[in-house]
Amino acid sequence: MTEVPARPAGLRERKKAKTRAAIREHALRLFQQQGYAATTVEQIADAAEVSPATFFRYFPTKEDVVLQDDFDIVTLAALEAQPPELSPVAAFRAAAMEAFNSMSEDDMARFAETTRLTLDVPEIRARALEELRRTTEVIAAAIARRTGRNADDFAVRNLAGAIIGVIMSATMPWQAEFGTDVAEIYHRIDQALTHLEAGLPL
Amino acid sequence: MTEVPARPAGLRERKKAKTRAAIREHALRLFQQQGYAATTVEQIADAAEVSPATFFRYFPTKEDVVLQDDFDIVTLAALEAQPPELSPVAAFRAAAMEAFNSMSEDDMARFAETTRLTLDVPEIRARALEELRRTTEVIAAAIARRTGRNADDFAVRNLAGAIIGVIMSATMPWQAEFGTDVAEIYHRIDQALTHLEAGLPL
DNA sequence: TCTAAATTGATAGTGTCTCTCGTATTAGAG
DNA sequence: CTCTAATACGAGAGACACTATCAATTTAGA
Repeated sequence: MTEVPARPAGLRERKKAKTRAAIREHALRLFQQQGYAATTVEQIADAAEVSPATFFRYFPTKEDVVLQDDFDIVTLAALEAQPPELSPVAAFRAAAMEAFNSMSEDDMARFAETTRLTLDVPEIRARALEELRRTTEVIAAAIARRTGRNADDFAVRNLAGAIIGVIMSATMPWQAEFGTDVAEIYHRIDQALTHLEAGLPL
Repeated sequence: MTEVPARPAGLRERKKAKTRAAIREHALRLFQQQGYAATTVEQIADAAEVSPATFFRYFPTKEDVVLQDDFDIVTLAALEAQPPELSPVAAFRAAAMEAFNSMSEDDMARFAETTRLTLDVPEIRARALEELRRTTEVIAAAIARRTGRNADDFAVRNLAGAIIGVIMSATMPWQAEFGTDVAEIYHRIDQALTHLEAGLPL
């Protein structure tokens, strides 16, 4: 799912993609070996054989190396394809399942690692809110499209907020549960959406 | 509501509280005058007449000067006092109203300023997720207490997540709405909770 | 092949935040 | 009131993320 569109046209584009992949790969490896904070940008740049300045040309911050979430893009694409008779939450739940099932082994591994870092490292966990906000907007837009409403509609936005909220509560580490298993994370998200669909009964 | 318990015992404690207040006051003033990023810790320290090192003794990061939210503490206290026959969401809504009404002029002003900064400055907005997570846990605990359930209960946590989610969607800046008015923010939160209470109908 | 644009590295910063150590201030006991 | 043990403070050095500039190299397209 992270793959580039087969033939990225020019040689220049392919080189850029390769550089980007190399930086991310070495960064994730170093994070895993030494920890996030203990790894400097200079080390990553050295390992990827670029200059530190180049690192920042590809990733605006050190955190952004981790915060590449193609998953929501795939989910949103699947959401568009869901039958219109499904309720928004049900459609979203089905789309999330499809997205999970479409992941390759490599995707799973990378997803597991980035998820672990997102939950573990405070700096990255903080940045995740930005992603959540962005994702909320996209979900709201998708719901609006499905229901023929305006994306600015208060009810639509509120529903999108609730969806993100329950996913967040299901994903964030509560106690010391180190559930980094991708399948388990998906299961928790599924449960949360099912519960929301039922009206959040206690 | 930010006031210290009348008599903070020793002279040393009072001095510390005064230093802390001075730092925060000058910091917020400078942020308002020059903007957040344009204000350095050194300037704040100079204005508060302490050394930069001392600044970091009181606030672990520059962002933490803004992220002092006594509001949720007051809300939670009010939540405990709500009659048990109210549903969790209704009780929370009533508690939020009480908390807003109990704020003094100074509290309102400071709350407005910190809210503005929280919404405007990316760095602070990012850090807010940590606060949200913490708040979610506290809300879950309160709901659990009200309903005689366990705080680890999945349904309880999920409901707390939904509450935080709709508040987030109602509070976060969507378009270019600069609604920093405290009363308006409260109104949006109230609307969101009402909508959640009704089952999020479209 | 030639030219313009894009990518890169090198360098020199700025600012947040940490650590250490010597000094000064306070709390509590005698 | 005095002495002593904590505790807060300032000063300085330094690590590291990140920015800006400029020259050199590489590529795209004619």
